[in-house]
Amino acid sequence: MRQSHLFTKTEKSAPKDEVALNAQLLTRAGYIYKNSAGVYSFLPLGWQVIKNISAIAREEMDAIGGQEMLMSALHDKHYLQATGRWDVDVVYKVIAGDDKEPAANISWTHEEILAEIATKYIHSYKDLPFAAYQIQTKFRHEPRAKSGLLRGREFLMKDLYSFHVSEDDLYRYYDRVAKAYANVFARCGLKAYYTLAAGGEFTVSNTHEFQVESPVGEDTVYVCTQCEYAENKEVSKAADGGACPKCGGAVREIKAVEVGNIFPLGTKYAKAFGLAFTDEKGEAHDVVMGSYGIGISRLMGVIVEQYHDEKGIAWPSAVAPFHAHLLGLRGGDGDGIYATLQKAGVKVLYDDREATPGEKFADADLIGIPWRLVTGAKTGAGTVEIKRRIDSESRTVSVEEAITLITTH
RNA sequence: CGGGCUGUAGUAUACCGGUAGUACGCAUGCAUGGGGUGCAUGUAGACCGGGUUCAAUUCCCGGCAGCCCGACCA
Repeated sequence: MRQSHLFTKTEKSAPKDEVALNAQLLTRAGYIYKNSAGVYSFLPLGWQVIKNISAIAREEMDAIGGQEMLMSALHDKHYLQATGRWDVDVVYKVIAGDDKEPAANISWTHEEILAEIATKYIHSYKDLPFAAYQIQTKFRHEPRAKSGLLRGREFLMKDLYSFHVSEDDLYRYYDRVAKAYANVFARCGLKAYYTLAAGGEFTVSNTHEFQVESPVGEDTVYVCTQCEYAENKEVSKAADGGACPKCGGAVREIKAVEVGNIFPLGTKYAKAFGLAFTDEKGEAHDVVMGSYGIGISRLMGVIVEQYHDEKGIAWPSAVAPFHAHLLGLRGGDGDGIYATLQKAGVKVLYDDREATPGEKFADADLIGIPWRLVTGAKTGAGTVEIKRRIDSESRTVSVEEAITLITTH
């Protein structure tokens, strides 16, 4: 893409109403726009990142048999009334026209919706198990939206729901989802702790969260320095500096951001909607459900919190909006190299703007595309200066060599 | 939802009870051309409502909005 065609621009100063680093950098670089507290629009660059994260989530969900779908966002009140969740305080209720009372709510989660849908198709043990997911906007009236993309009132979520004949079968799938989730976070460049936690509104039993260590995190988690033990402070009996209950190693207290969670739901939702199946002996049973969520837009914020320096963002290549940022300086062959890169299939942002070199360098650092290519009076024909965003030294190579570097790293 | 802070050009900010200044941006021109380049000219502003006052952007009250701390957070 030609940068001169990008309708967004970068800003030198951070908006005064954003303190969170992820919101400051993403706003300055033109990835997001804040429409109101906790509500952001994703601009062209930001949407590219969202699509990349979504693609990773899709691949991993498909790999464990998840069937992608898209559920409604407007929910008649009978759904939440069926499970006693109509009066949960973060639900946005909708009043239509001259109505006095809300008769619907906008989507905050979809257990009820999919449970009801499943009643039409699931009748036999032969129909189970199955799992379906979507990537969709969730609305939750957070009393206090904060930290940029980390706690919003409107956000993108990948939510997966699974349906089983038994608790045993549910837990087998639960473990598969946990592995798939670990893959998603690893591919996004994040180290996520698989953390035992309390379930809150969704379930009575304990659940698991994926927690990424960060000073801006809202959760306190105890992790073992030697094994994989991790527990949320809300359920843990461990203590900072104490012994790990699993291996005896030292336990460390960390601040962390929850990027995903998985819940065994039991039969609560199946009972509410009459979702049952007949087993081999002809006996009826309630379907056992699980639900699993990843905050796609929150993930974008967390990645920025982890991958940045004083000059701007430094995206991991798996989620970067482009792989290469070509800066066309005077005396170089910007148009020619841009065409060559495109032909080679390199996702490239080409800075063809009438701007000073300093401005282009500063913008490249702020936007944070993994590879920076420069063509100008100092580079000879068929060569470019190449540098990774995370490196400080550049070198000059042939365009072909640059393409090889970009496509293999 | 409790507590605190803040609302001034597009952005970031300054001053002031007598109608506002700077920087960046944007526009035009000239110069410049490897780390937000220089000069000139131009452009553009007091959140809303009420009160006090001869006079309010400034002080007071209310609203709205934003941020921070706490509570909450499926």
